[in-house]
This record gives sequence, structure tokens and C-alpha cells, in this order.
Amino acid sequence: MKVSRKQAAENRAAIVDAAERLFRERGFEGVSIPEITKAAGLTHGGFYKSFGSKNALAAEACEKSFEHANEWLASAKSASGGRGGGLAEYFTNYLSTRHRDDSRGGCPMAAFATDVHRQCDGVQETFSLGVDRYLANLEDNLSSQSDVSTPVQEEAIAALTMIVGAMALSRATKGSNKRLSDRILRQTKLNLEKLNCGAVSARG
Amino acid sequence: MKVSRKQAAENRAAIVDAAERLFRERGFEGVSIPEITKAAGLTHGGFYKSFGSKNALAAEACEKSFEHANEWLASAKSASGGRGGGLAEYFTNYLSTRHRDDSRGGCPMAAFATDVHRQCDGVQETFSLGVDRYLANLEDNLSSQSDVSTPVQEEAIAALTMIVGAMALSRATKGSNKRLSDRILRQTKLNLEKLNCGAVSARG
DNA sequence: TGTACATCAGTGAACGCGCGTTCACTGATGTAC
DNA sequence: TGTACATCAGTGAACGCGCGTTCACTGATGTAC
Repeated sequence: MKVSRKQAAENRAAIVDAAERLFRERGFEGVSIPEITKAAGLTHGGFYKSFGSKNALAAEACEKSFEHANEWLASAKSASGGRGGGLAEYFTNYLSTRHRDDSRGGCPMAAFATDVHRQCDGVQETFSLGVDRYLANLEDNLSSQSDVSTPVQEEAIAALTMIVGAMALSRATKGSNKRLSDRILRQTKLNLEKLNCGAVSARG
Repeated sequence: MKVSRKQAAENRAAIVDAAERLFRERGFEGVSIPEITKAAGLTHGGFYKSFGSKNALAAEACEKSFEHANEWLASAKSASGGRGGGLAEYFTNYLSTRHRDDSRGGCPMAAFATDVHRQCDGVQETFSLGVDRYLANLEDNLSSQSDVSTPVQEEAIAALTMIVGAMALSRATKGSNKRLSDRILRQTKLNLEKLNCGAVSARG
């Protein structure tokens, strides 16, 4: 049966929403369209009225994930009135066991990193754009946090590679060596504080 | 037709070898058993004479990948006569575009990190064991490289998370933003040299 | 505002396909004598 | 060492299954009058 235009828009959004969460949890190949539409409260048959293909949905879901990730990071800056503190708290949250154990709502880089280069162009483009924006966001946060002119771009890459690598490895080892999984998160939190020879932690 | 015991052992090894390379290139779900056996010069029908399941092969291939990765890292130590230098060269090779562009023969952590937690127990266990050994290997290399008593375990985790995160992100962005992909590798090389406030780079 | 009807969002059966896995068969191997 | 034959590694057709995608159909929506 037909449905109001408003309802149709809501249904479409619900599919993107469900896809975003399921993809981050199980990967692009690990979730089927029937699963996604069911999670959105619909059947799979109408899917292609709203989306060109599964790949197109994957790209859109990837983009949405990055929007959330960037909002999350940006709020770290405003949370502390624009100067210091917020970023340290952000990293603590990022490297928490809560984030590790709930990839559904977490960082798309830690969820997709090793998957992306096997995906369609749309996903790769969206992902690259997302990383670019996230890095800029990080640099922005770092520069408002240190009053001395620190090499913010270097720090941003260091922080990015560390948190993504740490979260991915922590999730990978969680199942059969939780001690190691926990250690990676705990140590990375300390390593981040020592970034730039302790300049950052000295302010936090 | 039957085949000599020696030939059978070689065929089995060829399957593991092909699987190891194909899995790292396209992920565990991205390669089929017919593809793997064909790459090994066989047909798929005899596969279950040698392996219990695709999962069992995945675990075995994962283990082999880590053996190679650990041999590669261990050779960094012996290459420099057991003291300094070798590790810096190892990191340079690890973070090279050659490694980024050829995941088939590269680091299993950079290839599988975000995939592992969706795989069977066998793969997860093998992966965790591999990370554990790789970390110990890294610590061993780091401690033989610095004469002052540096916090080697912290450095090892920092280096590990950085190189894995950097390689995964560099591969993910390679397709549609090579400038960013290259920058991640280049900057991470520099960030590694600054590890522990330059103590490591001062020796290299 | 009320009515007639074209539109089209959503349904569920069906499509071809490739997957992991099974199995009857083949024929060289390697053992028993 | 030579022969007879049981073994079993490898073959290729076939299995059920779930995938991404298509399509004829339904019936509420929303427009034309």
C-alpha cells in the first residue's frame, strides 16, 4: 500500500539508520538487505524504490556514520568552552570498553578501516572524505588546546592512527585475550597523553 | 586420481599458501574455496579431505601470516647485529607504499584488524596469539635498540597501534585520496621516530 | 468541500547466482605376499 | 624383485541456502475537477 510522503521519508531514513548501525557492527558484506529493511520495520521488496543498490546505501550509511563521528569530536571542543580538557575526555571515551563493545554506534574508521579498500568507489570516496574532515576536526581541537604553537598536523595524524589502530586491535583481541584487549586501550590512553612529549597532558 | 604422500602434503601447503595471500588481499569472506583451490592448482572437491572447514583454513592461514610477520620483524633485530638501526629500517619498509599496495604479502593485522571480531573462534584465537607474539617481538627489538632503560612496553604498544592504524587508513584512502593516503604513511614514519621524545631516532 | 481516479510506496513471491559443503567415482600409490 | 589389490587424494557434478535484485500486485495517498 502507498504511504504518505512524510512516512516514506521517515522509512527511508530508518533504513539508512539501521544500515549505519548494522554495517558498523558486522561489516558491509555481513549484513543483507532483508536484515536491514526488517530492522527498519519494512520488507525488502521496496528497497529499490528508495536506493539504487546496496552499494549506494553503503556509501550513504558510511557518510552518515562520519557525520556522527565528526559531531561527537566537534562537541569535545565546545564542551570545554573551546579551550582544553574536552579532547582528553573525548579520547577517554573513544578508548573506553563501552566504545569497544558497541561498534554499532561507534567510530566508522575503527569499524571499516580494513574493509574499505574492497568496497565500491562510492564507499571509498565517502570514507576518504570522512577521514579528511575528521583530521581537520582533530587539528582544530588540538590547536585550541595548546597555547604554544605545537605541530598540530603531526599530532593529529599520530592521535588518529593510534586511536583507530588501538580500537581495531582491541576489538580483534577482545574475544580470546581480554587482558591484551584491555591493555591496548589503557596504554593507548597514556600514550596519547604523552603525545608531543607531554605537552598535551600537562594542560589536561 | 591418488597422489603420492609427498605431493599431497605439497598440495595442502599450496592451499594454505594461496589462502594466506588471498585472504589478506580480499578478506575472509571475500574469497571462495573454489578460488583458493584453483590458485593452488587444484579443484575444490578435494578440499575437505585436507581441511575441516573454510573456518579451519582461515585460522591456519591467519597463523601462517603471523609467522611470516614475526619472522620479518625478528629479522630486523638480527639484521643490525642485534643493536639499533634494524627497527628503523623495518618501520620504513612497513610504512612503504609497496607494503600498502601489496596486502597479499603484508601484515595480517593491517589486513584483518576490523574483520577478526566477526570471524570464528579459531581465527580470533590465532589472531590474538599472533598480536601477543608480535608485541613481545617488538619489545625485544626496542629493548636491544635503546641502552637507557626506556619504558619498552609502552613504546611497543604505541608503535603497534600507530603502524597498524596508519596502514589500514592509508589503504582505505588510497583509492580516492592518494595525497591523504601518502601523507598518513609519511607522517607516521616521522611520528615513530619521535616516539619517547626522540630517544629512538637519536640512536638511528 | 466532495468525488473520481491516477500515482506510487510498500509487499512478497520469484529470478539467477555463487557460496560452503557432500558424494560417487577415478586411478595412481604403496603395501602385502 | 614382481604381482595383486586395498587405499585414498583428487575430480567434478550436485546439494540446499541465502544473497542482491526484479516484478506483478495492492491499496492509501493526494490531485484534478
